[in-house]
Formats: sequence, C-alpha cells, structure tokens
Amino acid sequence: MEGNSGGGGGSGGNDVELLCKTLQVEHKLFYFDLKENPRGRYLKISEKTSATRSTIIVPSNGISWFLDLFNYYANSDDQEVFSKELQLDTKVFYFDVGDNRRGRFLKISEASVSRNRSTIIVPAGSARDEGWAAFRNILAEINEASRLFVLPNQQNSEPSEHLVGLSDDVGAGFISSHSSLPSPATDLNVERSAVLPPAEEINNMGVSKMIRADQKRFFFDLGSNNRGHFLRISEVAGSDRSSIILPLSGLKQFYEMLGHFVEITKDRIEGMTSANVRTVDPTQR
DNA sequence: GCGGCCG
Repeated sequence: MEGNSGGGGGSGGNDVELLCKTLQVEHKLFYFDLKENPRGRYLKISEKTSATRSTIIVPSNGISWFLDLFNYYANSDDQEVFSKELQLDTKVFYFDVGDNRRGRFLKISEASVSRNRSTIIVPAGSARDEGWAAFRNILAEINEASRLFVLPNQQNSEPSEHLVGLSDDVGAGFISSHSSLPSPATDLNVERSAVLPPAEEINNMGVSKMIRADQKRFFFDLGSNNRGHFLRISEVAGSDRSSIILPLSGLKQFYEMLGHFVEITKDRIEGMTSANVRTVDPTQR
C-alpha cells in the first residue's frame, strides 16, 4: 500500500496486522490498524466517509505523542488551544483546530518528503469534545497494546541496534506553529517525558554513571520505552530524588548547552575534573 | 448520511 516510505515494490499488503479498531464519530468512521513489517511498526489511521478515504501513517514511536496531543485538545478550554507540529523521523504532523458551521474539528496533516500531504479531520463531537476524547481513548488502548507486543523477548540483547535506528529522531517533539505559544518546545518535551512511569523503561544497557557536586549526587542512566531511547538524569540529595528524561535526540543539544555554560562560567569553576566520574553497578539501585 | 482540508 502507500504506507511505506522508500522505494522498491511499494505494496505493503503483507504487513502483519497486530491490532484493528474502529471508531465512529458523527458520520465518520475511523479505522486504526497497528501493523508491522520489516521496516518497523506503524499505526495506520484512516478516515472513511461515504465518498472519501484518507489515511495517515504514524510511526509506532509517535503513538504516545498522538495520545498526548489528543489529551491536550480534548482537555483544553475551547479558546486556549494552539496549533501543534509533531516531528517524527522524517515526517511532520500538523495539528490545527478549525471551526465551521458543522462544528469544531481537528485537522491532522501528514507531510513527508516525497509524498502528497494527507489529512484526516476529526470532529470534536457534539458534547464536551467527546469525539476527540473517544479518539484519545482508542489511542490509549493501542499505545498500551503496542507496548505489550514489544515485551516478548526483551532482555538485554540485540534489539537495541535497530531500535536505535528507528528512534534516532524521536523526541524532536512538539514545535509550536504559533510564535505565541507560551512554553518552548524543549520545556514541553522534557516536562511531559518526565511524567512517564519508570515501568515503561525496558533496558538500560547497563550504562550508569554518577557524579557528585556539593552534597548532591547525579545519576546518568540510559533507558528506553515505547517512545525511544533516553538518558535519565537523577538528582539525589538525602532521600529526595528527582529526574529528568532526555530523549537521545536531544542529547547533543544538551551537551552543547552545558558547554556554553561551562564556557561562560569557567573563571568561576575551580578544579574541574573528571576524576569524580565513576561507573556504578545498576543492580545496586 | 452532513463536512471541514488550498486538490
């Protein structure tokens, strides 16, 4: 079918269907197909009306971002919502709220490098955005199911290699389409990711390091979940611990940002050394 | 069986 980027025989008809769901909102029918092929896993969302059918393809690492965005649109007050952009791998999804005589709707457009833009339009629903809420609920079920499909056979071993390839661009996250969006994309990204329960972490590849600064200890742990790979930085002081979750796609920026502040403060930093970095056994914590 | 989306 048209789902896959890349050349060759484009017909992906033999992709494995992992899960299918349908949702009716007003007179529209939405099909959700979680599918898998050698290139990876994706969620195909089709909007079917009497005469038209249009489809967007969401990489599996984007499902939870879609879930977050539908939560945002379903829960926000009507006038408070902004357009959003979600970058996943080489695609960009545009979320825009529209309004006409038929009611409110959310337009989701997928733009990829070499393919025609495709769009689905989700009615907000007649009462309290229940169309969006229902859509959100389906996404939540699929997101949960997709996590479970990963579980068989995830110990330490191989999968990290192709997972890294798949998730390299994960976490570019939301970008505001409007310059007036209150919080910058990076804040939103870190903030939301940090809410993820540790239960979603899968493997930490045994890489853990710690540094001390004054009375605090900072732990650096690699991990991954259905959104991709991340670095968790935990601050531990006394019995308090708090963490930030940094998608690996943001690691280089983070590094450069730290470098910037090191540069502008270096005349105030004494004895900078890497002697206090050590590796810790992850099983001890 | 509406109807949005610069197709």
